[in-house]
Amino acid sequence: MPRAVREQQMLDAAVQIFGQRGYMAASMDEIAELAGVSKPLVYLYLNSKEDLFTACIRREATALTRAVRAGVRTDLPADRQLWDGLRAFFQHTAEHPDAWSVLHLQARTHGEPFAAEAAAMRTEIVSFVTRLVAVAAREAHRDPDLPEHEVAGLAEALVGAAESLAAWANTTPGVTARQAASTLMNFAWSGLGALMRGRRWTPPPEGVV
Amino acid sequence: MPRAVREQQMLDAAVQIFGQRGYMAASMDEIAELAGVSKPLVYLYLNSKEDLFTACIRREATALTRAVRAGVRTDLPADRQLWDGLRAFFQHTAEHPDAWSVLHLQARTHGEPFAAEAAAMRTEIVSFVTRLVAVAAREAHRDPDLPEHEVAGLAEALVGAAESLAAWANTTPGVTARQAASTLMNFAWSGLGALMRGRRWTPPPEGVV
Amino acid sequence: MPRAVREQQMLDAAVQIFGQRGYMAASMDEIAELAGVSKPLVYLYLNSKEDLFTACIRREATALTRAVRAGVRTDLPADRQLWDGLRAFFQHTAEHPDAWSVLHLQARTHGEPFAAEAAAMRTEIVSFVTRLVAVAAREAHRDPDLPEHEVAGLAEALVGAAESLAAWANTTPGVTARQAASTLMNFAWSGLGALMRGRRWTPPPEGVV
Amino acid sequence: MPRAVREQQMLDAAVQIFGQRGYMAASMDEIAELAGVSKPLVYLYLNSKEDLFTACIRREATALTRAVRAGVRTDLPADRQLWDGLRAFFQHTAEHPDAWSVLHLQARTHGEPFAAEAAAMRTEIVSFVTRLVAVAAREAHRDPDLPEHEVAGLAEALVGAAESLAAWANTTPGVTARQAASTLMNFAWSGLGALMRGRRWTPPPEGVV
DNA sequence: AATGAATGAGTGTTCATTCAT
DNA sequence: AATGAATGAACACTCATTCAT
Repeated sequence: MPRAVREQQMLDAAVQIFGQRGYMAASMDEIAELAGVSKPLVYLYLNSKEDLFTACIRREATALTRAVRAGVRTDLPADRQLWDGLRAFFQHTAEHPDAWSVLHLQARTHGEPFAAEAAAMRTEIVSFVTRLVAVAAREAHRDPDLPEHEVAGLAEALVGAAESLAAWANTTPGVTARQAASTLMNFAWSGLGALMRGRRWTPPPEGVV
Repeated sequence: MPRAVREQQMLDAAVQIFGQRGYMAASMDEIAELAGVSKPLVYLYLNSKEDLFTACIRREATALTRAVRAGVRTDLPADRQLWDGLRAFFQHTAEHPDAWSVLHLQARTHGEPFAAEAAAMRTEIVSFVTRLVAVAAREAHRDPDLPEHEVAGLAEALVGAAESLAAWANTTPGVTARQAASTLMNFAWSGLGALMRGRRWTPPPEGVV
Repeated sequence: MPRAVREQQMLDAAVQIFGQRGYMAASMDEIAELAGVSKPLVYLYLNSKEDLFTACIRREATALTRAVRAGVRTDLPADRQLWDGLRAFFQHTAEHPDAWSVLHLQARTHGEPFAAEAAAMRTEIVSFVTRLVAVAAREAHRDPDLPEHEVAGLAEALVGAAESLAAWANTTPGVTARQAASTLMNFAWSGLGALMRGRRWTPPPEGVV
Repeated sequence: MPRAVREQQMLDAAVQIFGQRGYMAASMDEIAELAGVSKPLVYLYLNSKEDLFTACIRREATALTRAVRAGVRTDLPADRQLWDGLRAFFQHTAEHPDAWSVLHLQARTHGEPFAAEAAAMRTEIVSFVTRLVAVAAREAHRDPDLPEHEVAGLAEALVGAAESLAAWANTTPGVTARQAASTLMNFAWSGLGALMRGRRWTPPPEGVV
């Protein structure tokens, strides 16, 4: 059996085990057994547990970003892009829960090198959303001086909300990924629109609390 | 030294080690040493590593919800309650990063029993936000039939956004916790208000993508 | 059982196993079993296989040099000192063959850190012999300008001869350690005496061979 | 490429790796890679790691004894034979340090079968020296009853001294192999001569120490 | 109330060795 | 004649956990 195929089988098994057990509780023995190969072969092809985990993160990060990108047509209006991106994101995470666990939980929980790997992917998604928010602001013609760090914060908030809703939709019976996407899209687009029209909420002066 | 005090010292040490090293990489040896007691004493008081971790989660979950509750006066308007809650949340997580790591990362990453423990706290916070959203809807007199699962989704999204911004504010230079809270509050309140006034975003018909 | 005692038991076992199997072929399992303790205890007390090996080398090097020193009275004439030193050396190596294997074979064969440890002991013995040769030269009043590096070379040769004879005496039936010492002493003292009296052997001019 | 040539390449690589890493730390992978062939080919030609190591020892033992024999003309006087043999020995070991490491360190350190192989070569060299010592005794016409085991011991001592000096000359700056040979030759020949003339050193009675 | 001493069970990792081709 | 693919067996090392005191 050619090496490339075997390697993908190993990564499949590793993502599953890492996603379900967690990085540290996952044993190379179990991964090898699930992949149907001997442990030395896993080491021959993937070097070490750390390298194997990194390979999992990279593969699944690429798969997720690719799925989102594939769902979005950049020639459509910003709202449509955001909607399509959300749909693709919710769908992919729902279809690959172990991969999502690896990216969203495990990678962030086990030290800098792995967290950085997952952060790179997240940064890419946040950049995508940041661009959409900026485009929406431009389309609204209203608030040209929306401060840069506020745009960044909005993108962060949107991504965080999506991550949270992905888990919620996956675990709450009676809630589909589409409904979750719809709820978030409604909320986000309304909020962005209102912000663009200058409707701001004024916090009370510091120290009053 | 009375048992209750010793126990708190042990929990302090455990939260710090668990938060920094992660649940599995944390060793009972290190925790006992940091607490300044012998390992058998840790076992005598807290039974096992799992129980110790559970105790950490419970204590920190209680501390966080208490901090948020303490920051909110339920006799004030909903927007003010949300603002105050966000401020308290951002402040507490910024001041107790190890505790936040335990609740937000470690507890969710290492199996059902722990995840459930952290989820209970999160549910409480989500309930609080849910109530605020409902109150806001009532105050707006406009959309009495905002579906229940949409309200729940909005609360989920808000909490997720807050979690995401907490990490962002803590790691991005030049962004204060207050700015993050402000950005989120603006966005959320505008979005909620617009939603209440019936401004919805209509998704394109399924299958077009 | 107190720690110090256990540690010596472990070192006893380790010297035996290292001496018989060699550093790499020795397994920590076997050492622990021979010492009558569990493997983790060996690690608790001696840290690692490398540290355990180093501890063996150090202990046995100290024991050997101590034995030689204890056999020699520095207020006696040089010939008597050399004789007593040789006797002590042959006796100690014959009585502790595993320790001698560790010092003479294993330590030199498995990398710099260990070799350096054993070399330090050997250097000490060579220095002792060097001093004796120098004293002998002074006592002979004859050859004050015996070049320094020749004295060093003689000491090296003597120590090498002793090492070689130690193994020979231990493995050749019918040859006692005392006889070996006697042979070497005769040879060495005659050679030194002749050298001191200026009897030199002239090598043929270079290139003739 | 003919088998015989390939085999020598493998042995070249093996001697280098065994000499530098040691028998156990040497890996068949590294040897095969250095030899520029695949691992199965090494097994096809040389059967096993043990057989490969034995082949290395045998080849290098033969090479060393051949070099010494080639340096000696048995029709010359005994002193000249000894001198020439020493020169050849020092030169060969200096020029093939990995081979010398294999013979002098590795082979003796890793179990009977290998040690016996190296001991056979050493025995041959010791025999050669023994013969020279006996010839020297005969030439001196003085001490016909030099006991046999003393002659053997002298030869052992001489060979040990040479081995020791070989290492010393190779690692001490400012000392050439020729100087080392000269020092040893001077010492040995003077000592032998004195012994032959009956100058003996009388040990003090036992038990006095 | 508190601990020094001790371990069973399991981990990641390596390596000599063998087939099928 | 030569190899890519694969493995069984073993090893160093760690850790949660428990006695005896």
